[in-house]
Amino acid sequence: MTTRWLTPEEQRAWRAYIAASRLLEDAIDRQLQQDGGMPHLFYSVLANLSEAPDRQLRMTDLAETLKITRSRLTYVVSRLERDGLVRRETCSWDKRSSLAALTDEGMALLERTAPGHVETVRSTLFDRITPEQVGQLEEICTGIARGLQGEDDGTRAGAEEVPWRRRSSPCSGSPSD
Amino acid sequence: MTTRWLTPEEQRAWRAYIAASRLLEDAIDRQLQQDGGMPHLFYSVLANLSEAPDRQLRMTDLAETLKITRSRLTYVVSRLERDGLVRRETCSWDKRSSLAALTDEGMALLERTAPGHVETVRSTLFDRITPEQVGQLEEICTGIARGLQGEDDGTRAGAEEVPWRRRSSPCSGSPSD
DNA sequence: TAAGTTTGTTTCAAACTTGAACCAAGCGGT
DNA sequence: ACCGCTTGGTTCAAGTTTGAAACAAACTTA
Repeated sequence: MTTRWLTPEEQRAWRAYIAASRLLEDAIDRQLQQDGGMPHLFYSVLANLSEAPDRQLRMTDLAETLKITRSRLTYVVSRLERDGLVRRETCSWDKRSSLAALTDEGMALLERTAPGHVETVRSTLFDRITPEQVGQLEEICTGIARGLQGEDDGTRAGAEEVPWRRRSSPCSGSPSD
Repeated sequence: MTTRWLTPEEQRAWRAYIAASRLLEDAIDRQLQQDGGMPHLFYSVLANLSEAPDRQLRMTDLAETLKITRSRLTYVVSRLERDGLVRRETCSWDKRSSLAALTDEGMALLERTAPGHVETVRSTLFDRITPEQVGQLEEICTGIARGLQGEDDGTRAGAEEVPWRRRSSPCSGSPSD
């Protein structure tokens, strides 16, 4: 088939998206690196752990929700562990798995860092778009994500998982990745 | 001020955005790496050069439009140069600058790679959203980008630049970053 | 015109990411 | 129990990114 090139509108949207995502990640990373001494992804790991039951998650599950490779997560967790923010624990019911658990120190850093991070997300993103656009953004993104995740397996079995009871976020206003 | 945490809607939008952008970049990168042997950013450099007057641009200008650091661009261009896809040229009217110029080989690779890339952008993004959402996405992203670029200087002088005449894209249906 | 400053780019080391290869523990037959 | 397959994680080397420092060519101004 003769390539269906992007229309001018699509082209503009695509380029605007690339630019925005690059600038946004840079801004978030810069702030987090400055005030928390860590890149965005590291913060996300802490944030996700803080909301998990017992503040711990299996490596694979964490990688899955963060949309990153297990290999990448291994690195990040090792790094966080080295700094005492996370602890690895063995999984009792599946000897293959290992759990990443948020330490008190990690939780403390997260709580100390969250306000500045959220403020940045606000000033760079939400202050710039209307409430209506917030909804549009969510719809667009969930649509894209739905189409992309697990496209390798097709049988999207719908998260069944372990029936863990969800706790309320320990960070009154959750740290938001 | 007591942190204004994200509302549930904002939270959902933010997380959906993070997920989507991560998945999208991964998909794009994977395809480009497979079929073109290079990551997305490298492709973008070639694409941008292909549309520039004489298929060449100053490093700084290129970095600016790509929203990346000069240092990062230096690396990318060195890499592309090593593979004969780009050539560095000295700038006649400003001895400090150096120009990155697309070689014929680079242009050929771009033309060979563009269809697959565009197809991927289409199937991962545009096939998943409505025409209306394309417009919404563009508006949202340009808004974010506008707020973010050059926030360091405040005096956004509005691109004055050299009055170069723009050529029409050499790739009939442009390669779209 | 000689400082002193700004602008354009590169360099370098440290940090991060990728993907393929590897190991170990579960699982499903036989 | 044994074999082969899948799943959960890590390792390792090669590739990429970051940020600070170094240079060099303009520009400014006394």
